[in-house]
Amino acid sequence: MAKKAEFDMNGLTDHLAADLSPGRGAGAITARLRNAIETGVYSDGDQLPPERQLATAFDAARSTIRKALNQLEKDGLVQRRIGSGTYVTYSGPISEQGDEIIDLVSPLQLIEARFAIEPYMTRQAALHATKRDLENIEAILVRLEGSRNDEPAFSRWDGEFHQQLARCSRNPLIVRLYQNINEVRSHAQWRAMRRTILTPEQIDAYNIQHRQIYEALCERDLKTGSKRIEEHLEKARQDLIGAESG
Amino acid sequence: MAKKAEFDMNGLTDHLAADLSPGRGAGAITARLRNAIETGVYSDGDQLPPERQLATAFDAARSTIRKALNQLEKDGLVQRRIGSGTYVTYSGPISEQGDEIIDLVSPLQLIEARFAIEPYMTRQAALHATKRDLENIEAILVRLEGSRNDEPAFSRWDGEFHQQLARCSRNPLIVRLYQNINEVRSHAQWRAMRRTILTPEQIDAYNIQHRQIYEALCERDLKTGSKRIEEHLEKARQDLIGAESG
DNA sequence: GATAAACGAACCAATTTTATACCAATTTGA
DNA sequence: TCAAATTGGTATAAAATTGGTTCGTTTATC
Repeated sequence: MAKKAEFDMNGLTDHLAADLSPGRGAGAITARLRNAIETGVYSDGDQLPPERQLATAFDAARSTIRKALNQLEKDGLVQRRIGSGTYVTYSGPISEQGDEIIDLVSPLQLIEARFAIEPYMTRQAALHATKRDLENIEAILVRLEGSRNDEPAFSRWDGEFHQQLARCSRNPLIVRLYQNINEVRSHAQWRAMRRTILTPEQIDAYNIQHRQIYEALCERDLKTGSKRIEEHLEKARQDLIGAESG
Repeated sequence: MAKKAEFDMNGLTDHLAADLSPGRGAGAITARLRNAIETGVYSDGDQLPPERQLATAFDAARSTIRKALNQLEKDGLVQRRIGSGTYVTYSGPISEQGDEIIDLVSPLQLIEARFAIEPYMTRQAALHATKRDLENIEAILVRLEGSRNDEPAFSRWDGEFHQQLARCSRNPLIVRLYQNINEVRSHAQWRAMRRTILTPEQIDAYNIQHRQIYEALCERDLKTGSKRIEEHLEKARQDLIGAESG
């Protein structure tokens, strides 16, 4: 294919074969590939060039490349899928230093903070939301309801829903405050917990509440809106407590 | 086929296909589009080129482009509307957006934001404040009451009083949120206004409310505490409106 | 010369990409 | 106001790509 030649000319794989004569066996190729991965030439999730292309780049037979890749796969640095490709599964030994605040907040404290701000925020949203704002929320609701069996997607769009609620308040300071909430919220710390809590049934239940909140907004019903967001948060709190004790 | 992108010098999408991206398939296209969005080639609200045009620009089938766009949509960087187009919904990393928040917030919006958070915050404070916390507040109250004729000092200690309330909640996230409030609050923008509002008599009135809030905390009276902070904020709001109209 | 490694080609299985065609919603312009 | 053009959404089958496997040959090393 013409494209392949193009990539080779531009050095897609040149850097791998560039360093001179560190040996010519499968073991040497393993070492060079490992080095490329560990030094970040290929990062986590990246797709390696196809075996046939690596063979050309290393000037080796494909079977030799495969031996090298077998070793890398055995070592857990790489994962292969028939028909798709070979992918890096290696996140460097980089110690991730927490964003201070995130490591200090417990899930319950997060809920409490949301209790502090979201009810009033929702009142303001019901007061100030434009037609366009409501359309955006409607679009997010559709996404949410389509994420019944996709917990990560639900979490993402759930965050977006509440953030949009904040925007509806038309108060930049409130938006800013909720960004802080979402920053903590979206952090990976509680991913495992969410997975146990957010069953498809629970997602359904949350989505019913989401839509009820939306409807209160459409009707400019401040009181109902804030009441329903409190119920929403209360359910979240109860689910959290249940998950911790169960 | 592969030459199409190279010769498409006139297209709007040329810059996208121009950079040599060592990638094949939908994943690579996703990465390149994401990069284009995150580096501001396409800004928030911009419309992306139509899928068919992207296909020719990237020298890929439309379905491949769609896979890439699906991923971007899933990641919330982009939003699509049938018959209309694909639009960027991404306003830079949260950390970068808005030290100019201060300039976007009106005094009334500041009060509203405080209404959102302070009543619940005060409830939490009444629940969690330690003896040491209360002693700190008492000390601040003394300073406040000694600032009857010193408006700048009063403003400073007033901010400290409410910040200490936040700390009493023993919730680092709430403390963080209130730091954002105080950031805006302490800004020089409204200095002149404060000078007109904060007469010695007004300062006395505010200090009476401060001490009442403190007493409610000492008695662990959540309801009264939150009621009094609402009265406190309501007075601030009325004084503000009075100053603006008068 | 014997042995093990590397080579090279052919083929299989799973996946992805491509190429079309048509539908649905929106936008555009007469 | 209405029809054409534009744009995203969906479906399908053929082609290309990619990892997995087998087998006979070549090369290097002892």
